Amino acid sequence: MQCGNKHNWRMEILTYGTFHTLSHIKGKVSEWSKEHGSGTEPTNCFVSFRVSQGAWVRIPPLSFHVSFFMIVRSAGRVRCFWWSAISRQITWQYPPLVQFLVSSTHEFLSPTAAVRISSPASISQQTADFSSVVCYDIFVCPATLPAGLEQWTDGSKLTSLDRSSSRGDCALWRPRWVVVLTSLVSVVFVMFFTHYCCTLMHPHQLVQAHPTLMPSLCHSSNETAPSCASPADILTFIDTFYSSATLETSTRSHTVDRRFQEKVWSWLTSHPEVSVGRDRESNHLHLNDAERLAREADPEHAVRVFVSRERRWLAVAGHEPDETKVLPLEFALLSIIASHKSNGIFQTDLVKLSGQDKRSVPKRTDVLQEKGYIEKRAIQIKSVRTSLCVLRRFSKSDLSGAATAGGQEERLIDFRDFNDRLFAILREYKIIARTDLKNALGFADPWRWRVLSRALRKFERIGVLKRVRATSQYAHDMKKLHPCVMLVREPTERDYELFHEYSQNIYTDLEQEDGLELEDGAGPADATEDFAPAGADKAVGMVKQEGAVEEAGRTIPAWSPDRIIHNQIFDLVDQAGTSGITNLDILRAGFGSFFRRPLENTLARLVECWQLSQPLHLRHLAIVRDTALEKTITHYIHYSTANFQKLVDAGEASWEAVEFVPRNTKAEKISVPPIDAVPDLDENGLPKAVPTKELVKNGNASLLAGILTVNPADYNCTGNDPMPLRLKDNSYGKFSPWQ
DNA sequence: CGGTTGCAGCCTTCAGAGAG
DNA sequence: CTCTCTGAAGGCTGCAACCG
Repeated sequence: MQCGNKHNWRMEILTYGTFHTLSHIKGKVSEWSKEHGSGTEPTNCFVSFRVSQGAWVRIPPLSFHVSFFMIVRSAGRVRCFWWSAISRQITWQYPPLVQFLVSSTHEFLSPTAAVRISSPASISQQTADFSSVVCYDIFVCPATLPAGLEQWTDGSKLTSLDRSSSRGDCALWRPRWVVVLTSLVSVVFVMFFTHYCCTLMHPHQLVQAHPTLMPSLCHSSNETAPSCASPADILTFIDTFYSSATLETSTRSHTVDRRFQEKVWSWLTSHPEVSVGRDRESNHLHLNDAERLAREADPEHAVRVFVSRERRWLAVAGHEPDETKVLPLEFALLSIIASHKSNGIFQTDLVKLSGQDKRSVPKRTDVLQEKGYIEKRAIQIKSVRTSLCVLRRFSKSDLSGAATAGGQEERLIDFRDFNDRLFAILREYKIIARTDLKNALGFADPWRWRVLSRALRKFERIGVLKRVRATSQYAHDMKKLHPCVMLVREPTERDYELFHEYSQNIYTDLEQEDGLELEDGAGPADATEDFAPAGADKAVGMVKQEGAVEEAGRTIPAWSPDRIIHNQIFDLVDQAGTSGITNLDILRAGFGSFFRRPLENTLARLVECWQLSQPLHLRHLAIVRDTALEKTITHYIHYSTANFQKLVDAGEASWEAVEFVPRNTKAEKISVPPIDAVPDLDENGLPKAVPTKELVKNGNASLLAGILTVNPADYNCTGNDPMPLRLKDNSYGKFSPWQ
């Protein structure tokens, strides 16, 4: 890399080590111009940026020809971005922003070749980190001005100064050409153009850079011949692009007349990667001729515009062709998705258009999303829960485009938007009546209400919110409880993922509650009441500390047929910690109300004499029952011994309160180990006193002896099972299936 | 020969519509 | 309200082709 040529722009002087304000750089440029005189052309140049502590970035001369650079300092972090049209490399430290910048170059097709960043709001939507970025609006670089150009896109007339600058004068930093608004502290936005910039882009570079035309070109609506477009299609693309650009920027408009269309056509056809007809055989055609041929020829031989494979990859995937990054079938899907631009495409339609196997398409779109090429958003249209796939470059926050395009906005729910609104409401109210929530979301109709109900239940299972019943703030005297939704905690990304993905655990029992939810107030809490005739118990167990809120949602019982019930009970009690757990809570959390009597019976046996229920060395697995008073109603609270010990240590409980007291003469005869009994253990932690008389051969038996004693009828030995080998002396030796 | 990829069959789940 | 049917999505699995 050469440098040091006296004609070079010593940009590095400007930027080494520190960041400069625009006025500072202007001053430096002015000094340089005085020293060297304007009009001198740099032969080599490079720029070094110090982008962060100890990191230098050097831009090779070639890729610097038409580039823009910017340094953004935001939230204490500094990043550098640059984009080079000639090397067609987008290099970034922060992909979304650069992607955004490139897709925001709406005016690349304009003769004035302005690069524009539309609004700070768009930036913050794209990059959360850059929410404080307020840099905008325009930097303009005069092209080798097209002949006949009389005015700029904003309607102002060209001046002689404009014309002279376009011939190479360094008018770059005039306010006319560079308008950069910087906020005072949060950002320094600096753009550098070399003198080469003043010669601006060759038309083909403009076309390359165009965010809309290339995908449009790459995917015409002609399904029989994808990746090509008719001349009429091209004109449609141009019209569409400029009409949408006008909508977005009401302050400026651009006249797309025939002359302009012809100009774009000439740019296109001179682009080396655009082929009109096969092998560029018709690139020489004027727009009029191409249109005439397209009209006259039969459909199979009509003039069509193709782009190269490389160009398609760049437009669609954003990088050079690389089938290790995007597999061929994935690229086919990506191409279709890209052709639908910001509207996106429903996955169901994607299956039809691609012709690929319906079971393979979801997997591929998932992969594409993982790789960052597309955005896949869960939506519900009519009865179908599916996904909307949008090329990442075109993704935006609202679905209005897709909804309108589909003409089914009344039957489309975007779950991301829905979740945002739902949690915004819950954050505001913390607890809200289900009917109010329904109205706030505008989900009054049965279909949406059903969707909302399911979503609430899903989120409840995830643990983000809770369905409860609460008294109204306007009815202090009336104790009527209303079904409500309460925010438990802020949802995380993982929670949203769980919400979107299918999960057996989450969906279990959802169907049991379907239908019940649709009638307000007929929730599962009412069902619980049916099984809990002892109203006293229910009140104790369900009232929360707020006093006015009851649990209304249903907890999935943790019962598993593969686990011993006593172990499950202990786990539930132990998990309750030092707060303890009541009969009813164990029932709800573990088994379901149908198991009430058996559970209470089992619990009573476990705790009646907890000092005996476990042998001394396993006493940490015992359950202690304490008695509590709620108003005038007594109820049991259970703790694991370890947790109860913590309470004792904290002076909040005493062992004497739970000590076993014999109530009858029979019980008096049992020898109960005292509370502070210490087990007599050997070095392995096993009790020294082994009750030998219950064991086979007094506890000194082989595995085989044990098996033979049990003699399981359904145990079949396989070749992989260890086998005891009977030795000659009738003892047993090492096992081996093959010996 | 093992890993990767694409495809197809079979299955379950979800959600809505419609009949009884 | 319940049941059945339908369409869509997607998980699991096995098979075949391809490649290094």
